[in-house]
Amino acid sequence: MKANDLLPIGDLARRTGLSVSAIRFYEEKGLVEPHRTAGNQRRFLRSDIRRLSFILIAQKLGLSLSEIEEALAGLPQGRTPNAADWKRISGEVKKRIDAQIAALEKVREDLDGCIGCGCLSLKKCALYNAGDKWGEGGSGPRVLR
Amino acid sequence: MKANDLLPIGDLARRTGLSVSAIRFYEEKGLVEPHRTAGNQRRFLRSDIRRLSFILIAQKLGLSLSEIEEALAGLPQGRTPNAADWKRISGEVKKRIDAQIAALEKVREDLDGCIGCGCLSLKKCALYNAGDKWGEGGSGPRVLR
DNA sequence: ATGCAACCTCAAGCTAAGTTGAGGTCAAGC
DNA sequence: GCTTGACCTCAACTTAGCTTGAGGTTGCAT
Repeated sequence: MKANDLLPIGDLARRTGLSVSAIRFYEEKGLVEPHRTAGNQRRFLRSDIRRLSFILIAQKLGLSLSEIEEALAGLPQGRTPNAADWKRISGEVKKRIDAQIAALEKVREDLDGCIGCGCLSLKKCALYNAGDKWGEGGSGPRVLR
Repeated sequence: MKANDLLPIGDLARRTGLSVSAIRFYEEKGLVEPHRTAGNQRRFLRSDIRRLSFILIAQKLGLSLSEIEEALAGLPQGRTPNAADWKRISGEVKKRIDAQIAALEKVREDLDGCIGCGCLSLKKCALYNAGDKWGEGGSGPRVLR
């Protein structure tokens, strides 16, 4: 192994498929903390490739960056998230997915009922009322997440 | 029935649970087209209560406002969406829901595999690659929808 | 005929997850 | 030792779906 295993941001971008600007953005959000050269350029550890991959995957599973940050908080910078970490974090993720699927299945059911009745009677419609339960926590009516 | 069945925006807001500002916003987006009084105040038809309820429900099912506008395009202003309309539109919606559930189920499956392996090996991980298929169509990595 | 709640417009702000651009610096090869 | 591509910062812009605020007008009840 070479002594100087530090990667400039462009290399990291190429390795992860992320854009350079996205990586800088993640740094700003505290998701990675690269070293700097004397000339102020970022130098990343090899393990950051994994760290960023992890972020990508978690994101695809529907976690927001701040949730990912939280999940990652236990991992020291410079350590690759290992199987145990992954297990811990993915357990959380699995719960969310299950909940999402359950919610969608309920909608589908209600929708079947509504197709029959075509009621759209607000306050009575099962769909509408079901919606209210998950439509919380944001500004105004929101999309299923 | 009273001759003048026109509702001011506040009444409509109360009836639908929407905020006044949201209704104005929807008008701006072309989703409702109220009449105006001589003094420039909005006056809505009773049928707009249903129209807005419809928007709310469609939104909860994951349609964007522009998609809803499209769906609503066939309905003349002033006519309540009836059972046939609802059937037509909800058919579309059902397809989306099925697709969403299928996608989530696939993720859950992959996740189960990954919990075992803990690999996180980018480019090889089923999860990562599965993600790529739906991560399209936006800027940067995106959330499951 | 007057008081005041409800209405009006327009502009700016919010969140998420970045991108884009301007203007400037660094580092590596020739 | 100079050129060139990769890097730097900072600010502004993007989309969606609204909210908030300022400053002004309307319309209904008394």
